[in-house]
Amino acid sequence: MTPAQTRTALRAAILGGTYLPGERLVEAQLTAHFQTSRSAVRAALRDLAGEGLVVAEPHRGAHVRKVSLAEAIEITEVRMVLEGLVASRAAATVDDAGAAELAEVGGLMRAAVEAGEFRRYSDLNQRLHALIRRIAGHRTADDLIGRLHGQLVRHQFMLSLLPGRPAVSLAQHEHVITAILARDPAAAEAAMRAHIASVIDALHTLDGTP
Amino acid sequence: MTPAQTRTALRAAILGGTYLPGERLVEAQLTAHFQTSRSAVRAALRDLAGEGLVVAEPHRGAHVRKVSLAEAIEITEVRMVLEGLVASRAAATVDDAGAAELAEVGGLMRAAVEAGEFRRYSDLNQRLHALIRRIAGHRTADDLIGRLHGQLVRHQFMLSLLPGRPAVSLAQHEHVITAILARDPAAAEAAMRAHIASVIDALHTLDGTP
DNA sequence: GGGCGGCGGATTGTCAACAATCCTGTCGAC
DNA sequence: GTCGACAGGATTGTTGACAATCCGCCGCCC
Repeated sequence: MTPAQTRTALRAAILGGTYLPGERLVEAQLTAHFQTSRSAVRAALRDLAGEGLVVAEPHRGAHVRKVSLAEAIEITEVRMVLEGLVASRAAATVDDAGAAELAEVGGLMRAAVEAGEFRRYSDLNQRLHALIRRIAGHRTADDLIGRLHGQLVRHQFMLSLLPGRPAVSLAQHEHVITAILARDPAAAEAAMRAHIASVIDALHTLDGTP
Repeated sequence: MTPAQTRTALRAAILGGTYLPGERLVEAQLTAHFQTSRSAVRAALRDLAGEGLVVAEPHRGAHVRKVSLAEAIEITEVRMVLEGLVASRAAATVDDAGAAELAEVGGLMRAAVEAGEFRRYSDLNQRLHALIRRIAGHRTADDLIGRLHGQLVRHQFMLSLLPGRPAVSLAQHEHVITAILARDPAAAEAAMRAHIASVIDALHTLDGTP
């Protein structure tokens, strides 16, 4: 297994929950688990530390980063402005094919909510955000959003369990889609920010001081 | 020299212009230059690749990342929304001591422009942005801004040479300061975004298609 | 009984030699 | 003269052994 594959596999393992936040990542264990070399493991750990998925302290080893609620809120705030930027750019550059796909995803989301298929709605949610990022073609923002998203997998999971979220977020998503279809960058950014702001509000309610 | 020191030194060398964009970074050379071990150099290169300062291709070595104008614009767009977020948070959380320091820096900037001390103005510019980030206390945004800033040192340098910039940016900076002192987050964000948007405009004028 | 010092295992950090890969320049064939 | 194969050197990637560090545990002293 090459170092790049090791990094990918380790990242997938962390994101997939094989290694839980706070869990120690011992080089020897990982070497055995992934059937690779220790140097590859060390390189992978170093890379993932740069991505914020792992924290490594000298002579004390690495462990899966534990993101506090306050950090999760910070990260989501940053995601809010980044996705706002991306939505704005998408509205400015969307072509007819992209517009058609946006409309399609919007319809599917509404259908999923009305049918009560929350899991499907969650998948469509990811597809929508990915589609908007693809339309925007903003590599720099895209990379950062992906990186931040990875740091949040744990909290993302908690959020999706909050009851009633799909209903409120559907309307917000439709606002975003409408604004992009209208080629209105300012409205698209505002709608996307409002959407993610409501996620931040939901995060605050998980706090001791809502 | 420890690996952490090596990383710091290599980063400083790249940011300081010792190694120019596109220049190859040969492990053996760096090892000799920094009087350290090859493993430390390799670790440093890997870290800086994660920061976006270096690009490393397997079996083909590492070189200083060359940021195209289009990428510089993307990066600055992201910086615009991030600094906007930070300015907003600063306006929401600034205390009296921070307000006093903001006012002081604002006064110094005006004085520097009126005296034609552009180098001093540039230093104060950095100090102002750093101060705002300190007041906001937003670690996530702060780290990303720092990282993006590093990728732009070359272009930043070009921009500072554009004639007439200090005069126009002074007014924008004062708007930002005024909004933060007024504890008006929305106004602070808008002012900061307007400021950096004008930098983006300046970047566009460097393009073949202004 | 509590705190201090040090021992031992586990783990990470370092190093040097070796292997694999890539690039360059040269030679030969057509 | 140009194209392709091929060797040589330079450079990166990998490995295994060794050194340094940290942590928990035990015994000792007060």
